[in-house]
Amino acid sequence: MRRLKMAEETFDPGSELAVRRRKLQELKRRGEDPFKIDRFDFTHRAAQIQAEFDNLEGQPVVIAGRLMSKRTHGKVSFAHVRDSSGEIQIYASVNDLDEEQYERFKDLDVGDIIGVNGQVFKTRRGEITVKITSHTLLAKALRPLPAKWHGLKDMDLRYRRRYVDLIANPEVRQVFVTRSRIIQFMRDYLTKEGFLEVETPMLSPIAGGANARPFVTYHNALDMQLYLRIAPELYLKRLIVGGFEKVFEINRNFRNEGISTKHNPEYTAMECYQAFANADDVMRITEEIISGAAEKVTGSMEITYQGVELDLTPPWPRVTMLDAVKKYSGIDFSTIKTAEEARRVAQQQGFDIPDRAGWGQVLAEVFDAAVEPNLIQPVFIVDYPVDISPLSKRKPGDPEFTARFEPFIFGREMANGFSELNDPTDQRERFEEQVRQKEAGDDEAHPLDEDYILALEYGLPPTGGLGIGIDRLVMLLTDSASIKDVILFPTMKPKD
RNA sequence: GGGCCAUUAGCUCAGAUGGCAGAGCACCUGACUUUUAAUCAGGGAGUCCGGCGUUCGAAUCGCCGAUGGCCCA
Repeated sequence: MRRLKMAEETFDPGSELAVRRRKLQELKRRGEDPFKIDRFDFTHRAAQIQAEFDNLEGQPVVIAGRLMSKRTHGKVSFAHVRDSSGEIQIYASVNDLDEEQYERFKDLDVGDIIGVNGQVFKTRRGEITVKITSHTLLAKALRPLPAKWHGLKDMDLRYRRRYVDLIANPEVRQVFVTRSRIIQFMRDYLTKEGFLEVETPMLSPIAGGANARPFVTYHNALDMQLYLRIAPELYLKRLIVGGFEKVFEINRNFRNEGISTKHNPEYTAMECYQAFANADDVMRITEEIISGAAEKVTGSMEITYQGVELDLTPPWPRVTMLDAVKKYSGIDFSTIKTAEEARRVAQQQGFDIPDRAGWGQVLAEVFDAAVEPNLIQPVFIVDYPVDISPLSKRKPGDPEFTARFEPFIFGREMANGFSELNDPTDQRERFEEQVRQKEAGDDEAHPLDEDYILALEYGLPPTGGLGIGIDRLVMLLTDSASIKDVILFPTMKPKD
């Protein structure tokens, strides 16, 4: 407030901002304060007039939107008005307006929000246009829009002032329309499959369901520390215990980690759980949702991302983590029995391995470094080691591995799913191992959640679970290079 | 966390070697009765990201810092 006031005082009298403020003052002085108008009835949208010109020619219409350009030619003027449907040209002439109305039209600035009554016609050059019979200023734009032909390019400004970005760069708008359609597709798919959409806590005394550092907050009345959730997983499985057999949630997770082109501290995930199903079942759901969403929004399961052609047509190949690591690193972990040997072999090959890493962690580190970047076309990596999968069910007959999978596309992890661990005794042991990891210094280790074990003791049916990162999926399907391009208001550091 | 790059008018950008702060669009004034990034003439507009330093003199060179982008971990 104070900053704004100071800014107003220091406007140069010749600047465009000062000119627009003076125009507003003049309107107020004449008792025509546009900000006192509280509604406006329009009859048509721009795109509708374009599409239905044959029926509308010569007919009266009322439109409303933002003035995007203005060309005055003495006694006639042209301009374009944009609404959410598109743009349409308007035409003002002294033949149709009294002098005062015409002067007021010429006083409008690009960016102003206006309402227009007029008649539809086509100009000599063939552009469908509304001939103004009267117009109303509905909101004054006190700041000029970015130059029309260069748009707004400064990335910092585009993210901080997304509203300007959306006005200046129409393709940005399309990304977020597509984002909405992807989420809608997912919701429709799951609902049709009989899943119930639910909401579980964002604030929780224990941040579980994933290995990540949480945000900490505080509840005054309860006098207790709470965490923003890092995943809804443990709550959703409690609902399966409670008798819902298919549930899903599309909502925000919060992870207290760095920001990159692939990471935003708050991001959106879909998680779904299906009772009496296993990892194979949810793998099918995964490929159907991702390929189906692609077809829905791009018209094809074959897409181009950052210049690379990707074929998302299911089914996707399944490759075990052991085989993938052997193929790309040459290390055959099936012949390596101890963590010590695993660390030694991996370090000899030049991999950066933490000294306390267990056998499975070493395998995962090598996988991340040597395999992931090669997984361009969609593939399910399956059979994750148990020590990095504390919530997954062990493979029958192979207890060091779990029935867990992650699909990779363009070298990126797109989802995570598994047969859910429902043995409360094993779950307690897994949690206790995580607690040891935490005590050894791993601040991303999973906390022990006693209530979740209690829930398992009441009986969780065999269940398949899945989480899909919505932002990364939207990036893939809108060919966006950065996660910031698919989040309307990405997390930004304050300027000062 | 490390490296590189960027930050100059409302927007997009130019400003070798240190020497009056620039252009296009936008804006203001005037002309112009079907324009299409309208045109023509004239005009106004700056915390050169911030701070400190070097220098007779810094947008430019040095150091520190801020924000963003890209690459790496």
